Amino acid sequence: MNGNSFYEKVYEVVRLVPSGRVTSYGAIAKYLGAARSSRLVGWAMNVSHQVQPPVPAHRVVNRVGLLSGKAHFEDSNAMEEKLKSEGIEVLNDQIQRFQDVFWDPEKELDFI
DNA sequence: TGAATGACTCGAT
DNA sequence: GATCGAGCCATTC
Repeated sequence: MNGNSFYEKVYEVVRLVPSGRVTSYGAIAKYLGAARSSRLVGWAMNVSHQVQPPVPAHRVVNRVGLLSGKAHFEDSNAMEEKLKSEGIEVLNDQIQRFQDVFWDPEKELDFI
């Protein structure tokens, strides 16, 4: 596993997500040129716990704004609490106003 | 070496 | 409009 792998890029993009915003696995994958490898982003997040600096994985959700990865956090409520503390409305593991807080790397970073 | 798994996504019914 | 199934690709056993 080299440091400049696909994973490192994923972490870098996730760290770019501003507070109060969230992005999706697919958006990250697409930004990295692997639109059909959204599952790999999930795997990257799985390993992100032992990566430094820490990756704000709580800002990454699936395409519908559901906290699909909350079970992988130390506490199941940690993800929701962190999002709420950043001003994101979360109800039933579902992000409210998802389109409003959604952060698209390609769009925000003015890529392409 | 082959088969199974996964924090996803898209298209079809 | 909601639900079901198949596809994708790296990692693990």
